[in-house]
This record gives sequence, C-alpha cells and structure tokens, in this order.
Amino acid sequence: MGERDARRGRTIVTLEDVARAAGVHYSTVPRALDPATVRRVSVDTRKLVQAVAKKMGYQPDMVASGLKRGKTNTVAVIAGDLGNPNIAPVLRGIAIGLERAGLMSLISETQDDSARLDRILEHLISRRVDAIIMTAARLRDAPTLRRIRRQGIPLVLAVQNVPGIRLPAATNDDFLGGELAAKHLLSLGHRRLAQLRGPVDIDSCYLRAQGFSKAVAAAGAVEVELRSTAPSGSPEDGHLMMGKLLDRKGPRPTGIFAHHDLMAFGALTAAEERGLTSPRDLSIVGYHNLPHDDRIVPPLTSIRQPREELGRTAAEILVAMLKTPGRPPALRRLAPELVVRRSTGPPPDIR
Amino acid sequence: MGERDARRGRTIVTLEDVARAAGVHYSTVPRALDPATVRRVSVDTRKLVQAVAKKMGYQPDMVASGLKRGKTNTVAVIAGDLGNPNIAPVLRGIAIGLERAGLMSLISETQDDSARLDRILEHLISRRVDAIIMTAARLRDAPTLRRIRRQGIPLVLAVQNVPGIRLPAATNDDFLGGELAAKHLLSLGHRRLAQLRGPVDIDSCYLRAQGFSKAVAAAGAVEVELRSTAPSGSPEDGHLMMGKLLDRKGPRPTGIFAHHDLMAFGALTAAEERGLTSPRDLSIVGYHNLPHDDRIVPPLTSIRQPREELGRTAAEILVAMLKTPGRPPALRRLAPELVVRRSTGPPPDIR
DNA sequence: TTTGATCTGTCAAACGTTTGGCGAAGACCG
DNA sequence: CGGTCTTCGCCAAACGTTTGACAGATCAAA
Repeated sequence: MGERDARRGRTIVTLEDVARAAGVHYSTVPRALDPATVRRVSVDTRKLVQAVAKKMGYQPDMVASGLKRGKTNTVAVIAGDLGNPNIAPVLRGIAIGLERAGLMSLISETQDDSARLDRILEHLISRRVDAIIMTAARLRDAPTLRRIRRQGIPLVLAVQNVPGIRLPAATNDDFLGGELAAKHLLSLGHRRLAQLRGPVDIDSCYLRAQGFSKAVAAAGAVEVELRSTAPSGSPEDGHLMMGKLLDRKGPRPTGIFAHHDLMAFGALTAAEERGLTSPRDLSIVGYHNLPHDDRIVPPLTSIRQPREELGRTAAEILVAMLKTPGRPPALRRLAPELVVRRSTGPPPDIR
Repeated sequence: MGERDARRGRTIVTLEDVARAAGVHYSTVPRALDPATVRRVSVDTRKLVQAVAKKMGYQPDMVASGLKRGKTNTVAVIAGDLGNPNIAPVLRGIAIGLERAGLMSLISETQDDSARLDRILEHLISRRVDAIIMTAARLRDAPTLRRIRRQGIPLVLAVQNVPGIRLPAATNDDFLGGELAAKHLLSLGHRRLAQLRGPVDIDSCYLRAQGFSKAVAAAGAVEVELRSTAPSGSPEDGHLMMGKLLDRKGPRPTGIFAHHDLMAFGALTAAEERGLTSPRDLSIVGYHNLPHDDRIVPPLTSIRQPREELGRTAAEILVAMLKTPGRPPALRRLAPELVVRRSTGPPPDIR
C-alpha cells in the first residue's frame, strides 16, 4: 500500500492505489469520496471505497487537483508587519471566516517593503491562489493593487482601505473613531484640543483626523494645529510631536488625541519630561487599545477596533465574491468603541 | 496574448503562448528560462524567448510545476499564536532564511489547539509542502510530530524543542538563560531566591528551571520552592503565584525569576498590592525581553533571546536537510543575553 | 418481448509543466 | 570528402486529478 516516491522518499497514496485495493476503476474513487458527485456511485461501492481510502490514509493531492480544476482553495493573506499586535486577531478572524467556506489562508509578511510585496505577489500568483486579502495596504500600493485586479484575481482589503480605487474592504470606521475621541474630551470640558497625526499615507489616519476636527469644530472648541513631517506612528514620533506641541508659545492644549497608542506612550513621556502629569495637566486618548494600555502609568484611554470581526468580515466579503462574481465591491465599516481609562479627565482650572 | 481562462476569468499566459509568440517549440521555453538548463539552447533563442516571456508577462505555473517535479518550493511554518510578540521576529528570520534558498514560507496558526494543528497538517500535506517548520511545539504534540516524520516530510522545530523525539531544532539555550538569571541575582547579593515557573509541558521552562536551580545551589544560596498548579504563563498566573509566595510564612525570598515577562508583570502587581516595591524590597527577572519591558514601572530586567537569528537558524538547518537528506538531526542552541533594567538591585538589609 | 429510461461504472482526454531521448544540422579532424 | 562529435530544437511521456461521454445493465411500462 502506498507508493514510495523516489524523488523525496515520501509515502504517497494515489487514487490508483486506492482503486486497485478496492477493485474498482480509478475514476470511481473521487466520485465515491466527493459528496457532490456521490450519487453517481452505488451505496455499496461508495462504502467500500470510503473504507479503503480511509484505511490507506488517502489524501487527495491538492496540487494535481489544483492543476485540473484551476483553483487551489487557498487565499493569500498579506500582512505588513506581523509584529504589530493589532494584526494577529485580524488574521485569526480571516482564518476562521475562510475555513467556514473550506478555504485555507496562506499568510505572508511584506515587512512594509513595497519591493517585497511585489515579489510575494508574483510568487502567490504563480502559485495560483484563488484570491488575496490584503491587510494594512498603503496608499502607495494602489498601482500594485490595480495590477492584481486587472489580472482578474479577487482582492479584498482588510483594516486599511485605499480610497480612489474601488475595492471591496472591511475597515474600522475611523471617522467615527476620531469623533469618539473628540466627544469624550469635549464632554470632560476640554476646550483646547490637538491631535498627533499618524502616517499620511494611511487612509485611516486621514479619516480619524477628519472625524476629530469636525466634532471639535461642531462644539465650537479650538483645535491647535500641529505641522509635522511624515510621522511613522512610533513612540518616538509621539514624543517628538508632543514636545513640539508643549514647547510652542501660547496657551497649551489640554486634550490630546494620538492616532496610535504607541504615539500616546511617547507623548506621555514627553509630557512627564516637562513636569506635566496626566490626567491632571492634560488628557490623552490613544487608538487601537493595545494589550499594554492598562499596564502603563497612567492606563491609557483608547479606542478599540473590533479586530477579529474585521477579519471575519473581510473573509465573508471574499467568500461572497467567489460565490457570485461581478457584484459591486462591498465596503463595510465596523464601529469602534471608546475605552475609558485613567489618562483622561477634566482639564485643569484656568487661572 | 494570454488565454482567457474560462473558469475564473483570469488572464493566464502559458508556455505554449510564449512558444507560439516566439516561434519555437514549447519545450524550448522552460529550458531557455531556467538558468540550470540554459546551456541546452543557443544564445539567440534564449534571448528571444526571454524577451518574449517577459513582454507577455509569463509566470510559470507552480501548480503544474509542483505536480511534475513533486515539490512545491514551499515550506509550511506553523505558529501557535501569532499574537505572541515573540513569534514575529522568528517568522521573519525563517522567511529570510528560506528565501535565500528560493523557498517560500507559508504561515499558519494553530491557536494552540491540537485538533486545529491536525487539520492544518492534513491540509498542508495534501498541498504537498516540501517541509515543515514548527515553532512553539508542545510536549503533547510529540505523537503528531512523529507521524509527520514517518510520512517522510522534513521537519524542523524552532524556538521550542521537544525532547525524547530526535528532531532537528533551533532553540534558545534555556538552561543558560536560567543560569544567567540566577547569577545576576546572586551577584547582587540575594541569598533567598525563587522562581515562578512557566507551563510544564514546555521544555524551555523545564530547562530554565534546571539552569536556575543549579546555579543557586552551586552558590550555596537558598531556593524557595513553590508548588503550583499548571501555570499557563499569563500575568494572572504570575500574580497568583507571587501572591502565594509572599503570603507564606517564614522569611520571604528577595530575588525572583519569572519564566515569562508577562508573569513578571503580574508578579509586580502582586508585590505592590502588599506594599512591596521593586527593586527596593525585591528584585525580579523576567524572560523574553518583551518590547514593553522598558515601558512599565519599574522597567523589567529580562533575558533576551536572539529571535530573528533563531528563525534564520531553523531555516538554515532545514535547507541543509533538503540539500543532503539522511544526516543526523542538528540541534542548535543559541545563547540568550541578560538585559539589566531597574527591577533588580541589591536585597534589602536584613534586620 | 420490445422500447425507453435510469443507474453504474469505465474510458480517455485534458490541466501546464518537466525532461530523457532522438535526430538534424553544423563543426571539426584527418 | 567521409567520419565523428557537438549543438540545439523537437517529441512525447509522464505527474495525479477531474469530468464529459459512453456503454452495459437493470427495470418498468406497454
């Protein structure tokens, strides 16, 4: 039982092995095993074949099947940086959503490197993945995304949308997120607000900024604008930007919205260095609700995205596309939530 | 140029398309493109074919190639939990190491669920991956690992070794790590030490404990033993265990070694709750050097593993196995390093 | 008993690539 | 100029699966 594959010394059981052992023609085997075509074969044969296949440990060769059927039941999931703690739950959600449809996710990491992204895509396409889910796409990736779509490969964005190019996407509602941050600070009584913006080539940050500014303006409060040069969203950025904000002349803002928790961490450090403590002297709201938010001092008020659900939603959109192609691209925005901790409070009294 | 694949509406260029366009036989094309066989074809033809292939955007179909050659140039990388911040650099190291050998890594996540692991493996084998790298294997996975090996699929462990089953592995030298922790505390003057052990079904934790205990005994110091019930390595575990340790009668230990930074975090909280502060009243050493170690109060002394190098090493072992099969399994232990921060210092004076 | 319908199982042709072997053509040598 | 050797393109047979077409058998109805 089982042929010895000379090339790699691996034990492989083929259709023919099973057929021979069961005493049927080899084309009967797949029909007996696939529930969709099982009606073509009599109950007796089916049971026999199934038993023999199981006993011999037959596993259909997806490579051969993929060649014949032109699909591999595999979906490529592309992540920018697996070290980002936000990404794991999203990947998990995607995996769960895909598994329900009998698809498997094949994860790869671009390390936020466009050249690597291109290499990976080439590899994946040549491996004939059925579709691609791209998490954390940057604006600059738009040409690449367009190219994929032109090749006719179903593509869904997760977490980050890329505007201008009409692609199906599952994202967090960042505009709402910005509003939530602003309204929370405003409701505490803050009247001078500012934001530490994230990378400009990320659509989410643009939307957060919009949502925040709009809510501030609607309340008739003041937003202190901060010119910044290409932030990357790191703690160092937050430190630098907060420093600039505090060192400028004029009354300082008391309510800060950082587009990323990591920036908020850096910002807190910058404030401490100037003898200011949170939440007494200033309140700060982060974004992403990182697992460590409640372990720092003070625990950080932040905004939580439904991460696993985002992944699941992206998978669902994709599965629907595969089932009925040619529908208009779905864009689903899931609502984030404010998580209040200790880094926000009423503003200091103005003397 | 390019056939329209009816099944999926995808533009696919085959060997035959290229051959037709270049006016050569279709079997000449792969020879002209593969550097290994390029000598079989004249310079002119080669250049022509290469130019045409490039212009038409020909990408060899790895599925067909895989079927014919019996290998897919793909290595499955299995991770337990992608949310674990330790794992990302390891995966990156693996990817880099594999890429050098022209292999691609296909990452999947078991979510620390044995049933899921089995399902994933079945899928991967049926997809004919060339080899498997398993990170974070548990002792309980031994039967599964044996089964894979029996099937003749090259298998390398990374990060976690599974003793008893002789498999190639790249791990951190945990015994040395335990020693480092002990020697650091001893050199500060601590004479009563204790450890908060990690999960018992992880070999690393066993080795850490051994290394620590041996160094403590060698120095003639006292190790306070702590019975604990199946810890998982979480902050809650650390909190609980530290609580037990501090609430017991008799002189309390002043130097603590937690097998995981997360446990150390919990342990610090437990100490604070009892009015003890670190490093004044007690010193604590963690393990893993998490990115947040220097953001907590006090910044945590910890032990750093060469994570990316671990991944690269695992990939190198695997590549060597694929090149020359049938060699005895390599086991490489990389040395960890002590990172001293603020959570360790001299013990309080004994009154 | 004949006719047609239905059910089972077999056959064979793909899917796109790889690769050993064959033979034609040209190069080189005596 | 004949013989030998090399070079280079072509041929065809796989790899393991899927699947439309078909043939033989069984059965019911007339």
